[in-house]
Amino acid sequence: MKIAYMGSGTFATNILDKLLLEDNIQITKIITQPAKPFGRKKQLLATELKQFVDSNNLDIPTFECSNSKQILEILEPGEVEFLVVCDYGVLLKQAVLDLPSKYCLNVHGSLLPHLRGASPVQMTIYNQDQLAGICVQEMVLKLDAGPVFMSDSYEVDFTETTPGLIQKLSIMGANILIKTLNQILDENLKPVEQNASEATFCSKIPKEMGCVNFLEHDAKQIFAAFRAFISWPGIYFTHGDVVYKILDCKIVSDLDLKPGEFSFSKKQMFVGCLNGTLEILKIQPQGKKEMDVSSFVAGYKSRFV
RNA sequence: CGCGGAGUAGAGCAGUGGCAGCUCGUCAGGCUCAUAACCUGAAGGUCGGUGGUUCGAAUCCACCCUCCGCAA
Repeated sequence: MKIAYMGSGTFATNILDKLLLEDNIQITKIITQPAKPFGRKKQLLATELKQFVDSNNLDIPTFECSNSKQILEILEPGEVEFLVVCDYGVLLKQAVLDLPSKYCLNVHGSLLPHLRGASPVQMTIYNQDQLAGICVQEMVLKLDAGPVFMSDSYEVDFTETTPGLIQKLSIMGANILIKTLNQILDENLKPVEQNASEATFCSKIPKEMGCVNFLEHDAKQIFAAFRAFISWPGIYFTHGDVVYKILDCKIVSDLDLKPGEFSFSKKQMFVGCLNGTLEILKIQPQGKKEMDVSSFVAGYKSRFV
């Protein structure tokens, strides 16, 4: 079968990697987002999917498109049976959804209709959900509202991080995607409509969501935010007009502190939260390099007592 | 010309013109059943670089190098 593949990030890259191993699947074209300026020097950085294509010397035409119009110039109607979209980040117009002769499919990192939107995996962890999941849905104009062909779920524990969960879900997603594709062709598999009344939503994660306040949040919530936002945006707090990123932390149970109270030993740093206590293990003050907490205690302790 | 912080002992930080400091680490010794605890002592510096101002510069000026936060 002929497939055109659209995507950008880790999720899309992992799934593509698995699709390439299937003998009966022929990926004829890859579409990804244009390289965007990144970092302090605004260097252009290609998407992870594009880097994957280049570093593996894949012999598949790869295009960079930022909108539906550009996609329509690349793909002819009926040219492929499926258009598979993972982690692309742009709403597609109906004309694009109509391009494949069979279906336009999307692999989404939650159990739809829960967590429709841009950040399902992060929010699964942030919300401390017990069950993570993955769906293959038919794409419709309304975001992540299409009928579902197949899904799979995974029980998360309270130490799971976003990169770890993406890794697991993308492998599961690739498996059900391949099953879905084959069953549509062999058995004319039909999708099941979502129950729209149960839908929940998640948006792109703004930087401010990583701001933690020890007076207002539980240690569990902060630890969940840390695990959810570990690659972006990260979590941070302010103290005395200085921003501190928390780069590693854990919950401790044998120490009771008032909310917002800091406690230090020679090599350890603890902070009381609304409920519970957090130990900070790695930290980065604004304008400084990241440092382990024993270095931090040596130089910064005096600002916290 | 996007905005901003920073470079001082192995690490992290003070130090705004007059003898180079603090905490931690390291080493030696002591205390202790014992210790990441405590006590005593020691080693360890071209204050990022170059030039300038000055009787005198870590400190003021100019340029350069490097690291980082924000923004995108």
